[in-house]
Formats: sequence, structure tokens, C-alpha cells
Amino acid sequence: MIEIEKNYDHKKVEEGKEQFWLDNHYFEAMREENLSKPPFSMIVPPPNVTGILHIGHAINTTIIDIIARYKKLSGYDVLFLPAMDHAGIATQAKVEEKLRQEGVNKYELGREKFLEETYKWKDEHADYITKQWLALGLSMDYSKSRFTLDDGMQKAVAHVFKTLYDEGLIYRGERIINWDPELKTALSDIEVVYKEDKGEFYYFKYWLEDHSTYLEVATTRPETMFGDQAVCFNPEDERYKDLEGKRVINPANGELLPLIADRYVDKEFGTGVMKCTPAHDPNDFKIAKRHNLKLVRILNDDGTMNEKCGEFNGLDRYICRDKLVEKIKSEGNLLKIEDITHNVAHSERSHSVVEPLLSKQWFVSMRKLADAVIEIQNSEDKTSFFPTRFADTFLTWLKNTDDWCISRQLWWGHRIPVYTDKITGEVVCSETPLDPEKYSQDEDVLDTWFSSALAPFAFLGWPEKTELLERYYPLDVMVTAYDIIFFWVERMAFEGVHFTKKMPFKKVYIHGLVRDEKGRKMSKSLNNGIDPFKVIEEYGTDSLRYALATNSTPGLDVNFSMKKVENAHIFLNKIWNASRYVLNLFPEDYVPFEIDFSSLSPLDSWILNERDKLIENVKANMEKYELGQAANYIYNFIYDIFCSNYLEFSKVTLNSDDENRKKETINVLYHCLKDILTILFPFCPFLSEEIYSYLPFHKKSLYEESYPLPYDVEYKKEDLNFAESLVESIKFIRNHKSILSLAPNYPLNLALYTDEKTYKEVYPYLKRFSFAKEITLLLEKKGNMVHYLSYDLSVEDDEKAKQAIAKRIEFLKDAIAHSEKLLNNPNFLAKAKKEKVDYEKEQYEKYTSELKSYL
RNA sequence: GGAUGCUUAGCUCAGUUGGCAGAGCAUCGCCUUUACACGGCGGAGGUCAGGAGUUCAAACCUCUUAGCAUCCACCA
Repeated sequence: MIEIEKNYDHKKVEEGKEQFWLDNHYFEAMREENLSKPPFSMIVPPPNVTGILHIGHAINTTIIDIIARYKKLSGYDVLFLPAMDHAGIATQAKVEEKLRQEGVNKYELGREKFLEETYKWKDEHADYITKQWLALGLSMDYSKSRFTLDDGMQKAVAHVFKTLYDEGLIYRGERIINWDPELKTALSDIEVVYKEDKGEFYYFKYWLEDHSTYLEVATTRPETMFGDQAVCFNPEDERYKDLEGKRVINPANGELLPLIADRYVDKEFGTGVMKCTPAHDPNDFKIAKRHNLKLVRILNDDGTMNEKCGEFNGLDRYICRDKLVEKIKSEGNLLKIEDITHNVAHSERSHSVVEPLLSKQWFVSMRKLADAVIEIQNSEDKTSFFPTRFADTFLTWLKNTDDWCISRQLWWGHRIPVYTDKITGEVVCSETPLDPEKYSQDEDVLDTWFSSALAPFAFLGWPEKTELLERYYPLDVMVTAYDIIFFWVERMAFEGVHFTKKMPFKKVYIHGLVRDEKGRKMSKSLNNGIDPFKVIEEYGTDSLRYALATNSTPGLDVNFSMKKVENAHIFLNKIWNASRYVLNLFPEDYVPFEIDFSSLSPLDSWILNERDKLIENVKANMEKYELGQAANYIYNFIYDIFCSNYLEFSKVTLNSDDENRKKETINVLYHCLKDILTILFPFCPFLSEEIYSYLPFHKKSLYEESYPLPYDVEYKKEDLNFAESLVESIKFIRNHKSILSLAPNYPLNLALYTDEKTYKEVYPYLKRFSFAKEITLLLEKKGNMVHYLSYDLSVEDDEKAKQAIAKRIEFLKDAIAHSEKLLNNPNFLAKAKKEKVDYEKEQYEKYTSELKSYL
């Protein structure tokens, strides 16, 4: 008798297991003993060292871990590589905030000291994140952990920059970029988020030079008027055609602006006249290029007005806006102010309003790089996406993307490896640092995604030719959420293709985001975030993992709630108890043996057949990353087939005196339980490992087992029918009692019309599960029989019992009508698949003959 | 403006090549049956968002309308 606690206690079960696996090196890739196995590789999308892991990270890493463990059991040498991201802007913003609260100014602190502070911050968070990973039970190869700013990455980044620079694919240029005035740095296009904001649309009078008349010009950003270089209209616009070449007075500063015609202007929009501010708007910039206009910047880096703005010099942009409008109004040149709702660009990190402005920055020239990926995606070597629709999302971006602004005016990050000779002024790009006495290095750092884009190969040692790279590149599958397809997946793709000539991953699996139970995004302001640690504390890692995996459909968001975790816990408790029952059945001298399929009892055939179907279904779905679907099959098998039916049936067998059959059943239970645990292991590793350790003749760990395969046998059809009819007839009797309002344990009389052999076989089961008082074997068929595949059954001749039969008749009539309709349709007979027609005929025969016997 | 996803039981969602609609929770009966009351058994509950089409057959394929959500672009 094994002493196992009555209830599943996740804390006791999970304690020490992760360490146990670590101690036995199960998570490590490329170990001597595994070198003959095929490799399988994945990396974790590196979390930012900015903060701690939330439930969104949990779903991502859980999915990867399930795949990793599944592949491991399926005979692969799995690499699951952990890494963290320095997250330039995000981390620097946090550290600056922290320093501000401590009353420290970063400029006074200086670059070196600031970076020291940031490294401290990074170390603290990295430690905590690692703890969270371990708590989530992740089987990452921690010995190979990487950081996007580590030495290897420094080399890789410098090499990539230098190469692209030499190829002319990285250039420095003056263009309109997105400027974050709070963090005082440039941003790439995708670091900008558009939000609907309420704003004002100001209409001003722009008088003609000769004061003969004025034009109505509208703007949402009056403060930029100091940078206006022209007023434009469409050349086709009859209203203004004659004005071309004349000049108007800028009401902000009295300067004269030329009137120019440009096709960009929409005749239908507003008044059809538009002011042109080349240094503060990308479209105006293009117009300026066409018309040779000057580029005048009117904002300082911190969002205040500069010296071009006269009396407004030094004022914040919004204060300036109000004061300027006030001034123009007082001069009689304000026509009206309309309230409008428009899309305003905000910084993804600081949330401040982004100013488009002219600035000298570094860019990656995208066309050639993107086209190379598009070409591969149109070939046989393409990377496949799950779900497939994301392949289009991926391609569309590549087709439309603009050059990538990669320089950031930050300190935390990879510094741009470009140097200027202090004497000659010569500009040099160098992979290795140059003498600071002779050269001054570019002050800026690179966009964080510039380094994380190299992850699939640089984390494996590139540009060195390492064994790791050789063996595991390209990655087998990239698992990530749809919100970073553009940030990360795209960039890994074109860097990978450019530097390794192949896509960096064979497959991409895209999952959704975790939302709260009402489908709202988890956010600090709503305070609806869920801390995975809390969930683990209350319900355990396995429940969390199971809840995340089961409730998700590929590519769709998951509405997460504690209730779902609680349900998972209840299910695990069920498994715990079922195992507890099975584990106590094994006699002292039990030794597992091979199943002899030639002499199986019908019920044992049935459960093994169900087991085989389970394995096929789970494997098929795992290969498609349909984890939720796979988990459903597991759930149904364990709950309905194994627990509710087979375990119950086994009690009858084990109470009989057929010693051979008892032995066989115990052995079948052993194999089923072991297989269940192995199949469950990827999803709920702690619980399955714990129960496994109680199993007789277990190995050191489930990790040393291999994934079960379906048995290559034909089960006897009549055995399977027998089991199915047993399940059905028990259900019938229970149902019958329910209709008659009889207690479930009310002793009924049953009559069976069948052969003696079946009677003998069925009797003990019916007796037990239907609380039959008496079960008679009928040699001659009488009325009121309910028909099952192997035999006919009737309950005692009660007046009310007819209700149950009536219900059955109802069902039969329906089913027959359905079949008749199909079979009477000549088109159906002619065009439907043969199997379907045969099946329908069979059904019809079966049901009509049953119905006849009731009438 | 362009694109995508979603709409199925009271709620949260599955539904794998088209073949008589499923689960969990909630609800309603009944049951302390020797693994499990974190349990067992049974019931009730659906015009698969609306419309049209293809097909012998549509929750599923095509078109269309509506609502919700998200992404991309962005007109001053």
C-alpha cells in the first residue's frame, strides 16, 4: 500500500522538481549522449530587463516549453535558449525615473556612472526574471543564457553594422523622423502609437502681400507656423490658380510666403489651401524637396520653441500654441476654431506627443533587404506561419516598409561604431574600438531591435562558426505573439537572410495576447494585471500552464481568469486521485509485462484502442501547434474514458476471481497510466513527474521515457462494440431511472436477450453500475427491449418504463426520418461519397429493425 | 482609407478534409456507490449575428450587410 495524500497539493508536488531536472542536465542541449538525435531548436523572445514577467510572458514561454518537452520525449536533442533584452528606451526611461526620484540628474551623473546604475538595475531584474522562469517550470538551457548587450552580441552587432555600412545599406541622413521630446531621442516608425485625441482646428487669415484679400488656411499645430515656408494649393484648383507666384503674409511672424501649386494638396479637404512646414512634417518635407524650399526647424530637443520663434523662444510648444493663437486673434487674423478628433502620434514608451522633425540620424536602407526576404517567401524555402494568415501580415509589411531609423539619442545600448578623426575629420566605421585619443565615437546608440534582430544566429555564436550555430541554425520554430511581428520577426528575417542566406526559422507560430476575463487589455491603469507568481502560489505552475494552454486557440487572444486556473486544478486533482487508485492496485511482486493482444478482454481492447486514438490525435495536433486541441483530447480521454468508464469497469474485473484477467487488467492499467503521464508531461510536468515516481519500475525521470506510439494492432471489432454497448446500456438504465424519478441506486429488474457468452460477460458490469436486483437471460425476445450492438436490454415491466422506451422510439423515428430523407434523394445516392451512402444505409437498417421490434 | 479577426447554450469558448451542434462554468433534479464532495449520475438549455449563393448536404466554402476588436496608413 503506497501512502499518497488524498488531495493534490501543488506545493508539495512542485517543490524541488525544477532543481532535480537541472541537476540531471535534462534541459541542456548538445550533450554527448544526445548527439545522435536530430536537433530541434527554439529561443525565447527575450523579455525586457525593464520589469518582471507578466502573464503574457507566461503564455509564450509555456507554449515553447510544452513544445520543447514534447520534442524531447519524441526523441530530439532540444535546444531551448534563454535570453534577455536590454530594452534601450524602456530601461533607460525607468532608470532615469528612478534617478529623478532620488534627485539625481543624469547629465550631472555622466554617461559612465549612468550606465553603471543601469547595469545594477539590469542585474536585479535579470535575477528576478530567472527566478520566474524557474518557477514557471521552463526547461531552458540556462547554461547558454544570453543577453542582447553581452560581449558576443557586441561583436555581432559591430560586425553587422560595419558590413551594412560598407555595403551602403546603412547611411546617415537628414530626414523627418519621429522625435520624443520627453526622452529626447529619435524613434522608429513602429515605436509611435496613434491615439484619437480631441484637438482644435484653427483657421487663420493669410493676407496677400498687397492686402487685397486673404486666404483661409487651417492647422492643428499653429506653433509650427514659425517654420512655414510656403502656402500650397492643388494646381487643378480653379479657385487659386491665378495666385501662383504671389506671396502671402504669415500671421505668426509677418514673413512673406510664396504661393505654390503641388499635387499633394487635396482640393476637397478644408479650404483647399495648406501651409507647408518642411522641417516638421514628412509630407511638407517632400513638397519642399520638389520646390526647393528652405528647411527651418523651430523646436528644441525638449519640445520648447527655439530662437526662430521670436518672443516665444524657450516656451513649451503647447504654451506657445495658446499664446500665438491669442496674439493672432488680437490682430484680427483668427477666423474660427473648430473642435476635432484626430489621430495624434504618441511615443510608445514615454506616451508624450511625438514631434515629426528634421534630424540627422542613421538609417538602414530597407528595400534591398526586404526584397530578399520576399523572394525567399515566394520560393520553396519559405518559412511557414501558424496560423497561415500571418504570412500575409508579414509580407505586406516587407512590401511597404520605409527605411529604418536606427540611431537613438540614449546611453543604454549598443553604441554606434562610427568614429571621427579628431584632426582630419575623417569618418571611419570600425568593428573594434578606435583610440579615443585620436577618434571621437558617435554619441548615439542603436535601436534595441537592431541587436535582437540578430538573436537566432548571434545567440548561437555567430559571427564565429560555432558548433551550436552549425547544429541548431536555423531555428525550428519561433513562438511569439502577434504584437511583435513587425518589431522583431520581420527584422530577424531580413537580417537572417542577408547574413546567413536563409530564413532564421523554419516555422513561426503566432499566439494571441492574454486579456482579463472581460477581454480588456491588462494594464496598470485598470489594475487588472495578473501576476503569474500569485497564480502559482495559489494553484501551482501546472494548473497555470494547463489553463494557459487549453484555453488558447492559435493566433487569438485569451481571456484569462483565475476561474480557469481553478478548473485546471480540479482536473489535476482528478488525475491525482485516479493515479492514487491505480497505484494501489499493483501487488508486491508486480512486474510490468508486454501486452498480449491475442488474449485481451473486450474492455481492455477498448481502452487500448482509445489510447491509440488519443496518441494519434494528440500528435497530429502538436505538430500543428494546436495545443488547446491536443489538451482537449487528453482531457476527454482521462476524464471520460479512463476515469469515468475504464477505472469503474476495472473494479468489476478486479473483484472477480478470474486471476488471469485480473493480471491483464492491472498490467493494462499500468501501461495506460504511464502513457497518460508521459503525454501529460509537456503540459503539467510537475504533477506527472511526481506520480511517475510512484510507479513501479520507473526510471529516474519521465524525461528518460519516450513518447508513446499507437500499438500496431487490429482490435477485434466485436470487442469494441461490446464495450460501447456496455457504456450505452448503463447510460440507458441511469437515464431511465432519472425519468422515473428513481434513486440512482434503486434496484431494478433487467432482462437481457443475448447469447449466454455475452450474458456472462455483461452481467457483472450491469449488476454493478445499474444496481440491478436481478438480471435475467432471455432466450426468446420479448417486447420493450432497447437494442444495443451486442445485445438487447429491457427494464422491469413498469407502466412508467414505457416512457423510457417512448423516448427511444422518438429518437429512432427522428434518426430514420433523417436517413430516409437522404436515401430517397436520388442526387444524394448519385453524388455523395460511397462511404457516406453505405453508412446511411446501415444506420437506416439498424434503426428500422429496432423500431419494428417496439411496435 | 486599407487589411485581418471575431459573432455558436445564461457566461467563457471549442468545433481538425462540408455529413443529425460540443466542453467547462452556471443552473435544475438525484446520490456520502470502498480513487476523487476539488466527487458521482442524470436533465434542461442553440434559427451557429442577418441575408443571398454554391452543394445531394453548410456553423464550416463564396458574396453581402451589421456589430465588436485589432493592425497598417494618415489630410494639413
